[in-house]
Amino acid sequence: MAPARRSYTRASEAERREDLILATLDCIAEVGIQGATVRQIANRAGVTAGLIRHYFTGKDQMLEAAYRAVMDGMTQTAIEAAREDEAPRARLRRFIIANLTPPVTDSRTLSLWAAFISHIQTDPNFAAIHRDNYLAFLQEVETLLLAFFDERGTALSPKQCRSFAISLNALIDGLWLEGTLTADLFDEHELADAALASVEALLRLTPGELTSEK
Amino acid sequence: MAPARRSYTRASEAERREDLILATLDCIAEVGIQGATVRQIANRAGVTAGLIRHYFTGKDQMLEAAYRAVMDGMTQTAIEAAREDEAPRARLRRFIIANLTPPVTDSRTLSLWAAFISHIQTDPNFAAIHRDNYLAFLQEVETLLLAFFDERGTALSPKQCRSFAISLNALIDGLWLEGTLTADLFDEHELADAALASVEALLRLTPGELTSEK
DNA sequence: ACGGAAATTATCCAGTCGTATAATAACGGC
DNA sequence: GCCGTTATTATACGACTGGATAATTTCCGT
Repeated sequence: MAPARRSYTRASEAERREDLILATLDCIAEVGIQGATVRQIANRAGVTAGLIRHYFTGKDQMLEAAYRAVMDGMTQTAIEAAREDEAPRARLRRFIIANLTPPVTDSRTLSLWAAFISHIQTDPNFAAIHRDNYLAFLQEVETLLLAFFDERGTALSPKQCRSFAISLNALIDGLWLEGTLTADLFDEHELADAALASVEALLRLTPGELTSEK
Repeated sequence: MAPARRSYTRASEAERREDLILATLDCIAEVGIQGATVRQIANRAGVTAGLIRHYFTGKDQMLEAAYRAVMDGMTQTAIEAAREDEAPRARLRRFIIANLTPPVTDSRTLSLWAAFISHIQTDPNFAAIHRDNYLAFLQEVETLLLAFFDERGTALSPKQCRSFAISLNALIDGLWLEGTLTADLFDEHELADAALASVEALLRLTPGELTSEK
C-alpha cells in the first residue's frame, strides 16, 4: 500500500528562498520570534519543515536573511522617497516624512525590527547587518544635508555635517520608535510634522524653512 | 534508603522574588530571552525550577516583573540625576547626561531593554508597562523644561512644552539606542555632548546656553 | 517517453521547554 | 523539644523544538 504523499511543485531557488523569508516575517510579526518555529514557518510557506534546511544551513541563517530583508526594506523606502530629481529641500523633507509615515511607521514593521534588535547584542552576524544599515542611513542623511546646505548657500564642515546627521538620525529613530510603539497617542501626520519642526530647529534654520509647504 | 535531598534555607518572600528577578535579568542579558528558561533562571538564583511557580503564576508573569524592574531602573537613575536641590539649568543638563552615560548607556541595559521591547506588541501587559514608563518620562521632561524656561524668563505654552518634550525624548532615545548599539563608534562623552548641543538647538537656545560648563 | 538529478516530503530522534504534583526539609509558635 | 505550616525540592509529563535521514516525487535534458 503506497502511502499517500503530498503533491508539490518545484520552485526556483530564488522564489523559494523569498517565500520562506516572507513566511518567516509573517510568523515573527504575528506570534513573535519565539513562535516563529521552523514548523510554523514552513507551514505558512506551504512546504514542510525539512525544506528549510535545504535552502539554509539552519534556522539561524534564515533569520539573518530575514533581518537583512527587513532592514533593507526600511532604508530602501526612505531612500527612494528622496528621489534624485527634486530640489534638495524637497528631498530632505520627503526623506524625513517617509521615515515617519506608513509603511515605515507601521506596527508590523516595528514588530519585525524589535524582534531582531536583541540579537544584535549576541550574534556578530546580526551586529554586522545592523552596523551596515546604520552607516548607510547615516551616509544618506549626510548626502541630503550637504546638498541642502549647498543649495541654501551655507557652509557646512564635514565634522558638523556628521554631527548633524547623527542627531537627525537619532531624532528620527526615536520618533519612529515611540510613535509606533505608542501609536494611539499620535495621529497620522503629527509625527512627521513634529519631526520637520524639530529638524528645523536642530539644524538651526529659520522657522518655516523646512516646515512650510513650499 | 532516604534519598539525599538538597539542603536549603528559607527566604522572605520579598528577597526571594528579587533574587528570582535579578537572576532572570542576568540570564536575559547573557543568553537572550530565548535562553532565559525557568531552569536556567532557577539555577542562577540558586534554587530549583519548581520554586518559580511558587512566587509567580507562571513564567510570563515573572518576565513582566523583570521588565518593570528594568524600566524602573532606567527612568529612576535618570530622574534621580535631576536632583531637586539644583538650578533648573543644571537639572536639565544632568538629566540629559545621565541618560547618555553609564549605567544607562550600557550594553547590558540595552540587552535587557531590547529583549523586552518586542513583547510590547503582543502582550497587553507589557504594553501597559511601556506606556506608563513613557508617559512618566515625558512628564519628567516637561517638568524640567517648564522650570528651565521659567528660570530663563521665556514663556512656554503647554502645547509647545509637550511638543518639546516629545522631540527631546525621541532625541535622547535615539542617541541612547544607536550609541549603545554601535558603542564602538562613540566614546564616553561624545554621546552626551552631542545630546546637549542638539537639545540646545532643538529648544532654540543661544549656542552655549546649555553646553557651556557653567 | 524515459532516466537521472535534486527538490520536497515524511519520519525519526534526542533534547528541552513550561508546568503539575507529591515528597520533604525548614522554620516559627507553643 | 515537638508540631504544624509552608517554602522548597524532586520527579514526572506531554508538547514542542531544531536537526538528521531516507523515501519519493517532480521536472529537465535527451
